[in-house]
Amino acid sequence: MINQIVQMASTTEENYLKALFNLANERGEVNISELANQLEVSMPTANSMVKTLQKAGSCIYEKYKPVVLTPKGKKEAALIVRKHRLTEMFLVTKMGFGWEEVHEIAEQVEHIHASKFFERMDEMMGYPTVDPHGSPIPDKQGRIQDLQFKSLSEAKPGQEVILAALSDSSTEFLEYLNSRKLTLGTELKIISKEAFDQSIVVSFLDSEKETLSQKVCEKLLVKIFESKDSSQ
Amino acid sequence: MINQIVQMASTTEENYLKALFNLANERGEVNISELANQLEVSMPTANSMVKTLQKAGSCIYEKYKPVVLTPKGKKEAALIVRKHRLTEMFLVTKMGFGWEEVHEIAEQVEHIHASKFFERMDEMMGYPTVDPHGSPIPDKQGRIQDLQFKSLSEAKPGQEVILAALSDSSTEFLEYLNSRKLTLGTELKIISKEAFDQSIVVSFLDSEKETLSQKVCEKLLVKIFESKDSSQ
DNA sequence: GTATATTGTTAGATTATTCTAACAAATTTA
DNA sequence: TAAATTTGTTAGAATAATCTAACAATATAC
Ligand SMILES: [Mn+2]
Ligand SMILES: [Mn+2]
Ligand SMILES: [Mn+2]
Ligand SMILES: [Mn+2]
Repeated sequence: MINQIVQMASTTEENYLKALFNLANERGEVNISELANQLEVSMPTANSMVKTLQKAGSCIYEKYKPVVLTPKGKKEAALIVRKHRLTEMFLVTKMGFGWEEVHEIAEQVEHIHASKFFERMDEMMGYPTVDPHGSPIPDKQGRIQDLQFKSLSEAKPGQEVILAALSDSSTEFLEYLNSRKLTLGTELKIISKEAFDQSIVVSFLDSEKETLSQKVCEKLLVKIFESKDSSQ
Repeated sequence: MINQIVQMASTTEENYLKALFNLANERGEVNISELANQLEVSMPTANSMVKTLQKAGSCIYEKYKPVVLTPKGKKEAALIVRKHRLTEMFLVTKMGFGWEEVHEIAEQVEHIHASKFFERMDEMMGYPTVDPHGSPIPDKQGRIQDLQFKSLSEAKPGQEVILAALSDSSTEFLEYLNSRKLTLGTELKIISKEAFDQSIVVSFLDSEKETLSQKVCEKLLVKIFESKDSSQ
């Protein structure tokens, strides 16, 4: 057969591919229950879709084994993530949305099939490399760079860091950060760390001073750019 | 039953609603074969979807009779058209697309459920009332104004007109207009009209002179803004 | 190491959207 | 008006995406 047309992935399939991609990056192996949980479908539904994706050559799956994306599936997923993150960045930088408002919209816009639309966004923004939450934007070939930030919970008193990304971009967490005026790029100086509960006192924006719980610190990814005292 | 949730129209249903709305505006009555033809589906498919839309309260349908949108269906359709036309205008005025490139993208973007996204577009553009092809943009209540332009084929020699809208926005026609540098807002002076084939010679942009076939003239909607000689 | 809990699978059903085939109604042509 | 054409309907089937119920395999806890 010469004229076999390769069917485009449906919106549903695209969401599964993206979920597999994101879960694999966050947790390593992806099993059916995690996938079902992430997409809020039943396990039989996830099971059945994984078989469909395997038939399409996007993943490998053996009964009772974790699901693994093929290079093809990984690229498909990365290109959807690219559209998602370009959209989020466009909404924030060109349309005035807050970083807590853009995920839901991008969840829909990422399924638009119009490469010129996203190329134009990219061009208008000057080819950004990260989204509004600090996550890297895959390139047109689906390659994604590993930014290797440290969690703020690993920082030591005396160190100065820059808030570079988040490991949680939920609306609730973003709204918490808004209420503290914590934005990406903020310089934080670690004043002290409480041994009992691992909470950290930081100063930032010249005068402000805040106590951040361990829960929060874990979700803040930072670049450690200067160390005045790393003895403790 | 107090807690009956009213299901949102699917993308498919939205496309049917829009087709019914557009066909009704262009041709008056809408029958199943026109609808099927417009959406490139079989007649049984269109027939079945019309029954579905009736169950949802969006249209009225009796066997062998034309399909009629209810006020509810008309509003639903108009709000999708609003999203479509706002998107087209945004793509042209804010993202640098040509008027011949935007329809296909808008056909997808119109199905995004995020009112703030479209409100923001609207605001950024200063609340435009027409799309890049001169078609009116329905307001937030789904009301649409009737602009009542005349076709250029009705204009008489000596008259001066402004190109205000198109009754055909196909890529092919738009590319034809591009090749002639005919854009909305262009002032045209009707030099003469050939009785044999109804073609019209116009002058515009100071020096240019063009012969436009009847076929083209019919698709050009104009505002007649001055009449130096309407005797013929 | 058995019992319990969790995870995964299969089977079978449902809803949405589409098709083709066959037939019926309505309209147009002759 | 009768024949031919077009338009519309019904029936029946297919595919995609989902579910619940029942059972099976794997992992965890005691
Ligand atoms: Mn996101
Ligand atoms: Mn999505
Ligand atoms: Mn359009
Ligand atoms: Mn559409």
